[in-house]
Amino acid sequence: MLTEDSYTEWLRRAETDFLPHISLDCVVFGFHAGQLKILLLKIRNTEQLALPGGFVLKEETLEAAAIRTLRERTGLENVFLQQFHVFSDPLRSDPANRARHLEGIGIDSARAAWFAQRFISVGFYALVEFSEVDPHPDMFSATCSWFNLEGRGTLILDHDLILETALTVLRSQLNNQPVGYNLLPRKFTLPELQKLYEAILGKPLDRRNFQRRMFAYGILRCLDEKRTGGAHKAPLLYSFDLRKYQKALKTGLHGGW
Amino acid sequence: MLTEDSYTEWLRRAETDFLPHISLDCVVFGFHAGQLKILLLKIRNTEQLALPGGFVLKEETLEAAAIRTLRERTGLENVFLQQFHVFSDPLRSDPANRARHLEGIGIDSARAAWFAQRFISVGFYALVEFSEVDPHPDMFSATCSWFNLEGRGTLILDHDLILETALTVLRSQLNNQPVGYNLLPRKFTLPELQKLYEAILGKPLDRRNFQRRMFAYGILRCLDEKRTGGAHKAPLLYSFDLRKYQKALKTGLHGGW
DNA sequence: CCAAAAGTGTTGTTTTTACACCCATGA
DNA sequence: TCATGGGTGTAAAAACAACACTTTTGG
Repeated sequence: MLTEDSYTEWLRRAETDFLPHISLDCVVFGFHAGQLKILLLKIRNTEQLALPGGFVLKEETLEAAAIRTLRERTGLENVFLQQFHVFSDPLRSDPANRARHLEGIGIDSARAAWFAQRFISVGFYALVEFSEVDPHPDMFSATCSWFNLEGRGTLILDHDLILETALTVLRSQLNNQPVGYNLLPRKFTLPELQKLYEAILGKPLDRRNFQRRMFAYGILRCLDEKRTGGAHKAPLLYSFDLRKYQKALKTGLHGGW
Repeated sequence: MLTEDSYTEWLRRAETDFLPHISLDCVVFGFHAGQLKILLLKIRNTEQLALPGGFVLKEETLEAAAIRTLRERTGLENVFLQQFHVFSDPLRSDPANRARHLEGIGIDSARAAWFAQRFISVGFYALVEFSEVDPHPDMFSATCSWFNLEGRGTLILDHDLILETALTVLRSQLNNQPVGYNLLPRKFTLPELQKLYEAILGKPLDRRNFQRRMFAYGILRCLDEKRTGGAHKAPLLYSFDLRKYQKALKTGLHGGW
């Protein structure tokens, strides 16, 4: 629960525990109901949206810091994540905005030394399985929840830029990272996998060509099961053959989308 | 010229001018005589090799810091560079090694506070035209010079890792960055361009297929000139049509190598 | 039985690969 | 004139793009 004391305690510890000037922001991608989703925080006492972020302990790698941050935000222990860019514009949070944000969440300038710093932020993207996430807001947020990528509204600071950059990178790495494996549940249907690709690429794909290609990669294992319950023909369930997926990614899945 | 005073002065200013804990390292690629080259520093009073690196001023972007650093090391004003990874292992310079390095260059521990910090280093790769570089060592180095990528010897700290990572990234971005444009002089022959590609990829390419593909991209302008002086048939000179090159890169040059 | 989505093959086109001979130049 | 590297075309194979009908399911 949020109290004056917990702020003060956190701020006191921040200065002793964290490296100054360095932060990280996480673009957490999920996939649900045919839509790409991202996990966003709503800042207390404002309607402003922000990416989940954090700071780096004095003897911790950036990756460990990101994993720690995402464990707090999602409850997940093993998150797939990749750093993708460092955002270092000294004006990425300009002093005027910064003051507004701090006041909005009830931090007066006397206690705000930690947040008054310039931060160079390392952007990470994470791929998580939507249904396994248990969103928890951080100390400065009222809520932590999923938003559709489209129509999500505007984010604070340069977080829109960070998000756009993450999406561009995700697209470009579709053939080099186990994107499907990390965003889908263990069992999934081919149409679901295709919708995931379409959501990431932002364009429709041909069903038959898509399936042929996926089969050609040899990374799918067809299960002896169908997804019933839809009002239509029951699609077959598949899972990834992780061994072969990893192996195929070493050279990169061939072909453009 | 290096003096005790200049060390002391530099170290004093470092603490006031630079952000703590953040550094950058540059992998500067050049191309000459059919070989990929990298620019390395030889540390004073040792035979150890290091990547050119630097620190970030308090109101400067990382990119500006890298450009500033490379201006000092190469004399170039406009360097093509890209950040590619952040190296944040707390043990990337372990305290034992660190002490040795500092002693090697004549810094006693009392003055070494700046270098005794943990640094998180942002890796940049730069593509420069070999013949335009005028290498200048930094304060801690005896020499700054070109080395062949192969047989270069071992670098300090995690600089071998940084270099290998840069090379991997460079390979992966061959179709998305104006690599040829930045590594070759304005006029070049097709066999030179091909050797560049072969050097980056580390494998031979078919001459005819290479040329067909380059022409198909439509990024080359054939000049009305030949390179004479070789003991053989004089090859035609080309230059890049930068407009079309940039345009072609927007979607990425298609096809794998 | 109907609506909606799933499954499946073929064909034409483009891209990629493999490969060999003649030409120009300086020594 | 010879050795060396530069320039050029074709054919076979592979990858890709476009496209339509039948099947299954729940309502």
